Amino acid sequence: MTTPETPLRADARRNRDQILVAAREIFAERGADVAMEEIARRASVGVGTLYRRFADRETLIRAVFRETFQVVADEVHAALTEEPTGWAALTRVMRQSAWLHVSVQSKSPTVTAVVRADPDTSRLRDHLLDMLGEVVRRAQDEGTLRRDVAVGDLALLFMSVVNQAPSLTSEAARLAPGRVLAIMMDGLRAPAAGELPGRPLTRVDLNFGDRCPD
Amino acid sequence: MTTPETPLRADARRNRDQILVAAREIFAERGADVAMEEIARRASVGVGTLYRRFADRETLIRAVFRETFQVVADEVHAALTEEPTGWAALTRVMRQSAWLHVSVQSKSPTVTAVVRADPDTSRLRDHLLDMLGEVVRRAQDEGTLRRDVAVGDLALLFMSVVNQAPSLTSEAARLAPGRVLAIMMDGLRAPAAGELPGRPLTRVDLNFGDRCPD
Amino acid sequence: MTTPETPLRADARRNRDQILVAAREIFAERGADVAMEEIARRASVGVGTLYRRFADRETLIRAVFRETFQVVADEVHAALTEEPTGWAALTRVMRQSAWLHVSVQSKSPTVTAVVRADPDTSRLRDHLLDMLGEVVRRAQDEGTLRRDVAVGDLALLFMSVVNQAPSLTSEAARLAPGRVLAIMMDGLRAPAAGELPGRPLTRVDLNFGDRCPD
Amino acid sequence: MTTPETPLRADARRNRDQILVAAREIFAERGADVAMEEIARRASVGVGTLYRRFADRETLIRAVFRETFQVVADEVHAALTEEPTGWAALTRVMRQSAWLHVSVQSKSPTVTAVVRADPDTSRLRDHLLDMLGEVVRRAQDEGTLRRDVAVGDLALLFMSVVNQAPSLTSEAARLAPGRVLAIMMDGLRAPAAGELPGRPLTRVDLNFGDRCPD
DNA sequence: CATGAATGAGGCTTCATTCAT
DNA sequence: TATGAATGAAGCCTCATTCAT
Repeated sequence: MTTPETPLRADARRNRDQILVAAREIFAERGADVAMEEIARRASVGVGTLYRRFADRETLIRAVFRETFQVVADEVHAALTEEPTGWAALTRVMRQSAWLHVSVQSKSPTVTAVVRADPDTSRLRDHLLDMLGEVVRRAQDEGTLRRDVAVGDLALLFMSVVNQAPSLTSEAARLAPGRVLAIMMDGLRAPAAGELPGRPLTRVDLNFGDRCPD
Repeated sequence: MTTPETPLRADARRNRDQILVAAREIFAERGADVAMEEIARRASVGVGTLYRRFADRETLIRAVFRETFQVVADEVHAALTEEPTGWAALTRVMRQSAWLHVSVQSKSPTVTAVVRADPDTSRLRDHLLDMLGEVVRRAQDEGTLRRDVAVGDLALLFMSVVNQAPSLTSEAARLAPGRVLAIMMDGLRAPAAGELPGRPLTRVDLNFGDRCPD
Repeated sequence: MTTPETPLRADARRNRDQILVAAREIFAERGADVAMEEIARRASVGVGTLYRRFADRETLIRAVFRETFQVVADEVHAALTEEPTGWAALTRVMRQSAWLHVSVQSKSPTVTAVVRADPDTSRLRDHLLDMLGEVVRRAQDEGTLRRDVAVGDLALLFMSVVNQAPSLTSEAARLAPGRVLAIMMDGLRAPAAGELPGRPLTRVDLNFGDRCPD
Repeated sequence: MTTPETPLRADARRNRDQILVAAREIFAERGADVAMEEIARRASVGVGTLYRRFADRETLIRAVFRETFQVVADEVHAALTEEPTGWAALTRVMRQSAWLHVSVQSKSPTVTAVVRADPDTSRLRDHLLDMLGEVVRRAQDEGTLRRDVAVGDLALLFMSVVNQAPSLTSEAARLAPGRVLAIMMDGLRAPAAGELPGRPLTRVDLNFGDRCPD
């Protein structure tokens, strides 16, 4: 069910890709509750074709999110192996958050439920958190990241950057993520100015459910 | 239009309030596209009652947002007059962001459009930005806030704190905003560790439309 | 149920009358499907009062129609006894049709059903047809009314005059019924120019149901 | 707007036609306020199909009325060119009124407003009145139609014939229009028995609004 | 009694999904 | 296989009727 039975014909393949692109764009712009017909229109196919490729809305959402998580996971992996310092890796990872726009943007119960229920996405998410944990450890070991944060805190910040204000000018929309991110990174740098309230947040606090047994 | 012609009967008043509370809660939890009937159910009234008080979904959204903005504006005003330093005022203001949860949470085009089109809310929002600008000025004058940010940046951060992750455990949900906020405040403190990319973002960048002519 | 148990108090009586007047006006203008609240508003009472006087919409419709039929019946009776010739009586009767405006205007199934099912109105209607038949007989006996028509034909014409065009100017609205009526009367005069197609229509053709057994 | 962009698929075309037929029938029987679902049921389609073809009730009403007016206009045109005398043409025109049943039957404000606002229908109506005026002129010139009537009077009579009594037996329903019409025609014949009250009614009196500028 | 608030069933319209062409 | 038409369930809103003040 996860791996296609037969490789798609060339034109079918193209349709499938167009649909995924269209869906990601629209989900990002207007949330996951758009009419299926609009997605089809943007992908320049009929609804029928959309449904031939993706059994229903859930399946489509799942497909979009898997792709997205995969891209981010790849980038985080690259950051982990290529960057010389933990801090550099962390910065690079956080920058990836923009990619997750789509995933977090749509906080509708639909999306949350669908993504949570999908073992493929869950596995990827767990893997992402593992890698992020590794980055955090390295950065704290090398003394560049304040010690009173944990992987859960970073994940939260990561998700915060994602949420664009609804109505920025296009120039501001381009600048905003970088600035918000830079301010956050300054706030994360060791030595810290003050002590954070509460306690470091771990992956358990994110409450994504148990690790995927798969 | 803001002041009702006749004071509502006691029971009607109570219903109206319950509806607003229910609507705010549900909007915050699940966005502004919930079924009207659910709002009514949560407020323990029939749909008919809901519609007697609020002509349609738009009117209800407007009412919720006006109330919210008013509460925040009052608090910001208090911070401005009561806090001894600009930094203290800024901290207190940012803490208020939790209240705005509802307003930014719902990024649906519906909400954006409705709120933008409402002169009452627009006026309040402009006033809020005026006051926030005053806080920024004071904090920069006293040397506690880094100089490479402007009111637009602060507004963006303010809105970022608002977006809760979808699935935190209840303890984490309680701790998270305080921690994210503290990290951001550390990142905002002068002297800054590094230079921010781009340029300070102003109220113009927020693109809320022209100041309300009123 | 037909005769009120106790004579109404003066103010209650006034309310009841205002409601009937308002209902007749609105039924005439816009049909019998108007919102009950509008009728109440036009009568300057609350809906509650309306419902205290008339158990539901049906009851109100019945009351309006009874009154109307009574007025018409009285006038027809007067015509029958006061006018010197059958032709004069017929002309005077036809002129009354304007009063029935309300009854025929609303051809909604609601109205038809309600009026048909009401024995009081049925009795009045039967009585009306009896009297109209008498007028027809007299006019044909005196040789002023063409002989190839019967009471059913006259009833049909009577009802035709009633239907105002939807959008006349106010002057035209004033003139129209008189003119249409006059043309019809000219067409009814004996000796007739030609023979009418079909056969004279009787009260049976009107299909109002059997005579009310009451 | 009048001509569809693409010719409809065969089955779609059939559905569209069934819907128009069903709508016309039901409008004629019970007015234009029937539940859309009933129209769909009578046309043997789902509501969804109805709405795919006609965006809303207004659009459907417009479509029905355009068709009707077109049929009548064609017939009037035929009468004008084919009939040897003005009187014959007038008789034939008046007989067409049965077709307009639907248009005048529904005197609901909805219908009046919709039809008035539609430029297509307005244009047809103007054209109809032009042709009717021509018939009147010819008949008066040849001395068969009384001279104290004008096009407005004829339009009023035309509309009067249309309104069927609510409950005739089926035989009577078949005979009634012909008889009413014949009586009216006898009343219209020159030389007239008496003088009509008021003054001839013109198209201005019908108050349909200014001529369509198109 | 009069009032106007509350209720919920019912009609309108949209859209996810299925199916004929 | 691609298309777009058809279906009907579900959400919005109105209004007849009931009930608390």
